[in-house]
Amino acid sequence: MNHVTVTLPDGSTKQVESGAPAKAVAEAISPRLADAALAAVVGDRMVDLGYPLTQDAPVRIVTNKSPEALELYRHSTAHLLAAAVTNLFPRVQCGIGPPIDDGFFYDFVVERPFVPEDLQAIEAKMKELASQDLPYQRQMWPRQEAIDFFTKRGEPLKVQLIEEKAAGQAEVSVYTIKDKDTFVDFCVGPHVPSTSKLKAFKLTTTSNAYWKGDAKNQPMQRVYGTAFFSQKELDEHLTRLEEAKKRDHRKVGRELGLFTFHPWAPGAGFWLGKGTTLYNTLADYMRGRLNSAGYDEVKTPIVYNKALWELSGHWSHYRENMFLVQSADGDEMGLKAMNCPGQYLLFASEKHSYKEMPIRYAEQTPLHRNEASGVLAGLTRVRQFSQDDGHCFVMEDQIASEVEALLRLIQGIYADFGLSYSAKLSTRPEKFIGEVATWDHAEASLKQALEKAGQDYWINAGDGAFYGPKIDFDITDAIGRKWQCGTIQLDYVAPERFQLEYVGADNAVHRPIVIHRAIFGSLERFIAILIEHFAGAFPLWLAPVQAIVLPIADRHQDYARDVVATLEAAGLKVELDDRQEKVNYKIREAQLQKIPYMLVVGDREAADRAVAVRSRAKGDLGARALDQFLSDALAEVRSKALS
RNA sequence: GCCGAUGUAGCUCAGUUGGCAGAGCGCGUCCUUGGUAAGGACGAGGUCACCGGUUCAAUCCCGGUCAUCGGCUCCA
Repeated sequence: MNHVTVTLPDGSTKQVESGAPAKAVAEAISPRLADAALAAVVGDRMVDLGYPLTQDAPVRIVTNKSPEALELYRHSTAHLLAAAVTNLFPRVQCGIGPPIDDGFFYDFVVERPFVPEDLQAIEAKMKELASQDLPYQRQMWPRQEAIDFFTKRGEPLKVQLIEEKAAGQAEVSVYTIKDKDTFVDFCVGPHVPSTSKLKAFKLTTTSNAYWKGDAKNQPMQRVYGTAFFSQKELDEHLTRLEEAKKRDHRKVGRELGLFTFHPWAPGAGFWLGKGTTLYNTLADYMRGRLNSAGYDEVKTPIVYNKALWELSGHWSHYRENMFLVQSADGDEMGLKAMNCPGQYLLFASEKHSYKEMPIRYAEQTPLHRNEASGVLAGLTRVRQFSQDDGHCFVMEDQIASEVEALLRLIQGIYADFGLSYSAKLSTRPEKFIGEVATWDHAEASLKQALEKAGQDYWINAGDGAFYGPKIDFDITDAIGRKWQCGTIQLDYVAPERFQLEYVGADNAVHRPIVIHRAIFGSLERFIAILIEHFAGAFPLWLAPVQAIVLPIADRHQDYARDVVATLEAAGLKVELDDRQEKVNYKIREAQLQKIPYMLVVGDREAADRAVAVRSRAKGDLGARALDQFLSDALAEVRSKALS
């Protein structure tokens, strides 16, 4: 009998019969492992437990503790979904069904769209199939046989997939789940050994999608679901979704009176007083930060002749996303979707010396992008917004130090909001402009800057812009969602197009390099993120109303106004609730408005020039002298304390 | 833009199998002057998103438009 030797992750070896399934390795280790096994990794390839071992190799058993297990598990759940749908709707055609970040989906061609009751029925059928302990059987079929099979079954999409994905292969891999019907899917796998391994899943939503994600192709019904190893984890996930719903900035923004929308200005926010205060707080904070970092705030026009957009390249590549208007003379004009071209014109309006470099422009003027109506979403995807935009014009040997300074600035700014984040470096793509040597130097400069700034990062190879490499920042909010906000992009192309120049020490003319950079990204979107991150309970330094004064009875109104005036004079944002309501009532409202401090004033406080402080987070803190409260609050604002 | 769902008072939502439009909160007036999460009474507030069709009659049925929401990137 032939044997093969497998090497386990701890370095030990086991002998199994040649051709024995991968599962035999798990069995040889322990019955418990054999029971927990979902798949195996042989060499560097993940395979089914039934995969025959025919040569010596490193082998690792995949259980639900393994990093790749959840994807595998969800992929198998997607197959279970397809099996259930095929069972309930025999005339359905199946598309593809991959795992995704939060679960999985499967696309189908159906006679009518799915309704919520269908989802319930499908989920019930999935549970039934799961309880039947049906094996996922992998078979290799001759390619033509598979094509014939799917043709006969009325699944032209599967046939198309086989023809594309398995071009030139003699055999293709199919998986079957044998129920009363047999569900057969063309799939490379691997899969869990049996439907009984799938313990906790839920179908979440249904939507339209297109075959291969292209609107020109056949429309399909997509069913989304999610799956976890245990009911507990699934429940936690569903709770997180609930939490996200509660924090939705559109809901909170309305409740807190920050902004609203109107059908006549789709994709553009109307900012109420408090929202404008919040907006200005952020805008001014960024102004201060950038000013200290050596930026000049500038303002460039919003409407430009199309000549500019032709020069910048937007006319040919971006026109459908621009709002176009006509001047009184009939000239075609376009509203800017980005600040860059205007700033280049500004830069080129003066002669520059190397002694001025780097030159840094910051700008917050409004931008307009004519986004398709279907993609608009609250403040996160709008047609009118402002960026904390900026461009640094640098000399080649200034890239590393400029980027390093920028990285430190970004670190400090995100820290002020208590946001954690990750950085990714995107390098030269396949389609690029310029010299490889220039790219190599640019990428090396970025890496050097990242390392000197002590910034952890990961490399996203080949994902840079065609005009230069970039660093992007994904922030993680309080409930674990990631949002891309900041960016640092090197640009070698724009200075060329706009013939930007500076005079060097050698008295010759040189081209600067442009660094596009933003930290919040869009102010509107960043505010939406902050609302959801803090669930509307902003730290004192950001809160649009920092304190509210609550007089107990009418005779305390004069003193209450005095308190408001004193605090406002010192720069705090204070409101007065002088309605004829009881304190309990006023407190409830202020609490729901998430106002950080409620200052109750009655006879005792008026007599002592004091305020009874109630903290939004900590409740009644007792009375303290007005001056004391004021200096404490100012210190809290200055320190940008987060709670 | 495409697919689906939704659109009733400022907000959250009932409702009408086609026959005068409802609640709670909020808002206004009055009473109450109250000490850490909702005091009471009365009242105002609606072109049932918009345009058209069917009908004796449309908020309801049909068609169109607009907006909002969920998707439209994840590759066997």
